[in-house]
Amino acid sequence: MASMDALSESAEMMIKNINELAADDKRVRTSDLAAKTELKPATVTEMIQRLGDLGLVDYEAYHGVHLTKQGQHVADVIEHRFNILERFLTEILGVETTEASEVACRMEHVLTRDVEHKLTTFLGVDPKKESELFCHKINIDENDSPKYLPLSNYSKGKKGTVKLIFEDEELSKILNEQGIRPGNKIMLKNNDNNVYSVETDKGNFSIDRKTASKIIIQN
Amino acid sequence: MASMDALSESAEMMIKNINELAADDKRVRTSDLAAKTELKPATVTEMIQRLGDLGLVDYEAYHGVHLTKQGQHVADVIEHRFNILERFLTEILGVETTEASEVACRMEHVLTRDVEHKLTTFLGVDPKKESELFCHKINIDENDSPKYLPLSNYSKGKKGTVKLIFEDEELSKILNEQGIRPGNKIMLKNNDNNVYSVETDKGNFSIDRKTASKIIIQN
DNA sequence: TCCCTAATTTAGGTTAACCTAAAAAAGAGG
DNA sequence: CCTCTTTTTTAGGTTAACCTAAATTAGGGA
Repeated sequence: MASMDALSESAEMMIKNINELAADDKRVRTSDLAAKTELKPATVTEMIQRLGDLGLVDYEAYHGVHLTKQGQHVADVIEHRFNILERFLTEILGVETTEASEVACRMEHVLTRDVEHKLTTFLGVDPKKESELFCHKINIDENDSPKYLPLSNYSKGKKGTVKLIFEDEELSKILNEQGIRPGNKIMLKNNDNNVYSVETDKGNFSIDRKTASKIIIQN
Repeated sequence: MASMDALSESAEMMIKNINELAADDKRVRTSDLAAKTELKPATVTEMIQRLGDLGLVDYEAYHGVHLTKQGQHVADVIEHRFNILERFLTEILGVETTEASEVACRMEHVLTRDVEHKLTTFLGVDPKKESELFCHKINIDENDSPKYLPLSNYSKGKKGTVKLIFEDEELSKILNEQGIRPGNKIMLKNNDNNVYSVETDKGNFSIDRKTASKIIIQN
């Protein structure tokens, strides 16, 4: 049983690609993997044979591969790491999607479980994935929680101090005038459907989720 | 002249270690590098010879290495990337120092210039390094600097996205119901006599000037 | 200066990750 | 059911990054 962190970047990428090509339990063909990974078929064969030896895929010569339970687990972890990294890069740092995707694809292989969890807590629930039905409460484990969170990931009623604002100068100035500036205290009064209502010493106002994600609050 | 991004992780690590061992322009010895990197001396020799071929170090057999101008530049970039990653992991995510250091050491090799810059901006000036408290100069995103204007200053026919609303709760609720909420698109159809007619996805509305001045629109 | 030891390099081996070219198996059409 | 084409595998090569063991060089002490 190959432990997650023992796998090379290449091996992890191969598993990721197998997972992405797997449609309704069908075995994934060597040529499709070769096309997707931009490797030669011979190289793919060699790699999936190694993955087979590690018990991560079920490989049968001339009949493709499919992920084992273990391999599927690795694929799921990688996918989650990719998603949160990509979200961090685009939503928080404002990196364009193409570059964010490329960088996330390199970084996903070096995250530890702990960093993965903390980054997930930092980002909160993906608004695209969040269903209307469960009004999801962000569970913040005291021990595991980062000291800083974007306003977009704050819970209703929580108070904190603005740590920094990562935005362009103009918006920064506007926020500044309204009491959202590093060092000031603010409170998230409500967050409804991607609209965040905050109270500062200057009054109340609402902002959108994207902006809220760039205002980092210290507990 | 090896371009930064063409270097392998191993090569970058070797340069980093040479830099860290370099004291007052003295040449760094193979055995010291072997000890620091936990590689065998023969391996170090092989690597620094390759780095020499790339023009990143000045290598002389039996007399150690020192970084060239180019090599020093690579070392500086890596060091900076490591520092900001480590700061992000510890200060923002709350990862313990040992793990943060290890993860940063793996991630430093996959950052792009753009992500490096954006992360640097995000973190602001290191409070330990710069005594000026919380007076972050926020770096502006050169190319896509959006324009924000209160709705009251918008020109007829112009479309934009609601960025934030300064408000009391009551007003917010009313505007919300009419589709004037952060994140939504609106268009100013007309403004006559201090009455602003806007179109949203919920229909058309008129609002007074005072209210319009509290709605900030982004182009 | 000459020798001895410690440092360094060379020589040669391994593995993973790539490649090309050739061989073999699968599968579709007649 | 037998070709013929396409897919896949095998065989064999390369490079970087590691290794060990052997050869070489540097530099200090008698």
